[in-house]
Amino acid sequence: MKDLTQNQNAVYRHLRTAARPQSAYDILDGVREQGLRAPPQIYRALKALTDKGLVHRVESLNAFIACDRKHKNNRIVFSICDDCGTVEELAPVDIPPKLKLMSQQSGFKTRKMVIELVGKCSACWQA
Amino acid sequence: MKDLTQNQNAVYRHLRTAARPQSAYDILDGVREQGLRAPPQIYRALKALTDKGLVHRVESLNAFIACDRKHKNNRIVFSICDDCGTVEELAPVDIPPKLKLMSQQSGFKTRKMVIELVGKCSACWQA
DNA sequence: AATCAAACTGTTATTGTATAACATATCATC
DNA sequence: GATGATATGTTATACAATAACAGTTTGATT
Repeated sequence: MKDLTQNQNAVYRHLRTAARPQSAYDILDGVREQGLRAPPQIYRALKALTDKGLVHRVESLNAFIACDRKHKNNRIVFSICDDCGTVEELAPVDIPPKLKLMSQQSGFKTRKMVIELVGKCSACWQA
Repeated sequence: MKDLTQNQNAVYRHLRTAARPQSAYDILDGVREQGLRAPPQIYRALKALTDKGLVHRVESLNAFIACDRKHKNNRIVFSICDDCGTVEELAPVDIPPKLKLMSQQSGFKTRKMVIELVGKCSACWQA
């Protein structure tokens, strides 16, 4: 792809083709055939990819997903289905004004904001 | 306290007196003297406490903090300092309208929303 | 070209986080 | 007292992440 090492490429391709968020060990299993054998190789690739914004970590799941969008900002929003584990990345939103005010008053400097909506996707609550 | 088992009480008291978020194993160390010896005891107590809303899990840190507030809703907001690890719970905010619309359009039913602001607390960026 | 430092890669071993599975006990209700 | 539901304790294991070191490649500098 664009300026990635071999290992990063392998991990990125695996994530892009995966239907669901992948744990580091899921990824490891998925790229064994490309010659990656140990966790540090996966975690190093994931770090590089998340730094580039090509991959996001889903905190609630200890898992990772590929990202299509170009983020000018770091305001990531996920919806996470309790039942089936599907994660969608929604468009970034601004920090809510009330929240912005509160954090400013406490002197906090926000570098990034992560929003995770947990609930049921349409497929699951209709079933 | 209020309707808690002995183990839940021990864990809750530990969290309320802790200055920082505590990992499950931090808690285990802190309540050994009360007779708790194994991780499942801690995790079971934590599950009960989070279900009651007395404790929150900080997803970015794999750690837990006690909660004073009464939440009518499940719209938790944390600020997390990169440097010193301090976590503040800010007042709950509504789901941003743009976001609400987006998730509704995709048919997603939100049960709870977690917002984690990551950055630097006033003490740390002034230093 | 030879040298050296910096960055990248691979490997082993270990630490940290969480749960499965089973045993034992407690308590209410019939 | 038998039964079932809930709570508790214990062992062992699975899953997640990183430390520490060795070897390699790269690229700048002499």
